[in-house]
Amino acid sequence: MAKYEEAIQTLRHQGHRLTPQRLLVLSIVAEGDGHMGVDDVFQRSKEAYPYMDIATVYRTLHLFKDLGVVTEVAIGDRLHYELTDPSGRHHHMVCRMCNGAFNLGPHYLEEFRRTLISDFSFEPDLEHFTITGVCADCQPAGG
Amino acid sequence: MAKYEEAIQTLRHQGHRLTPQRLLVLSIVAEGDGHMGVDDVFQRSKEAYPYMDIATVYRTLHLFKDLGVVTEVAIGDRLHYELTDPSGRHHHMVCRMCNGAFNLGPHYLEEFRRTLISDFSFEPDLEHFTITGVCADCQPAGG
DNA sequence: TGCGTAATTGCGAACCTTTGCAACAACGGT
DNA sequence: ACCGTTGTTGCAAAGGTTCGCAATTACGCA
Repeated sequence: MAKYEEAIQTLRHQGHRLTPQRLLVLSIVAEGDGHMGVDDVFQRSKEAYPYMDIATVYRTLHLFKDLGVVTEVAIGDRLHYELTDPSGRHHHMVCRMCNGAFNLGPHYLEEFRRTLISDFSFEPDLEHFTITGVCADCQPAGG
Repeated sequence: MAKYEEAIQTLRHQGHRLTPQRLLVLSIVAEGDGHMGVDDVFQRSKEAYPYMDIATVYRTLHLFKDLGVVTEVAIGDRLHYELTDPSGRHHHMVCRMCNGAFNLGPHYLEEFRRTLISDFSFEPDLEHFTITGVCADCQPAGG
């Protein structure tokens, strides 16, 4: 699995250690079906390694997020994680009614990004970017 | 203070009670200098009313947020609150290095909003919208 | 391959936020 | 002005998340 290997290289190159716990969390997120909650990752980790600690899961996910190998998505009021896809970056739209998460292609935000940089010299983290709103299915009828 | 009075009307009209605690929290947020953290609000509340409970502060701020009278801004990993300004809505850019918060005029997102609606029928909550990134001062030198 | 160094883990404790529940109080009707 | 209803509060306890620290372990180097 290419993304998985790439993520490992990223860890190495930045001087972080490849511990079994990190590899485990990484593989769980990589094989997970989309956006996984912290506790999902923790429960699955414990199946493979019963001594896994929830603090380690938090620290590992935060590290991965800072390195950019996973992407953090706020769903409801909990954070979820998915493996970052370097070839097909996308953003998220999360419906506040049904908590459904939809993907949004990267080009939708490119122009916005350029504007922020030129007007404010503000470099936005658009990788970690989620838009809350109401999806088509949950909108009140009458339109 | 107009916004303060408006907020009280909103509470009334939606059938919520005007308790001293709510009025206190509202006035603190209204007079606060920008984005206030939960604990800021709590500490100031206790000065006026020593029995104030932190749970009440949380519940009150959440209520106000749902009613739209305050706006929630994520700064660092904590939520902050400010009185919603109905005449001059703005968004936020928060620097992940220095945690500085900058305002962004509403027109920057109007086009983006229209695109999401027409392409996906997704109605974004752009009122509660924060962009994380790195501000001009915190960007690595070399440009 | 074995050693030393420094990052990382696991544990406990602390912190932040939410929730359940009995007592209280705001509001509408009288 | 008083009463009853029902939303709200304060407290305490339960999550969820982070932090400090000693023990452990990955990694670079001999």
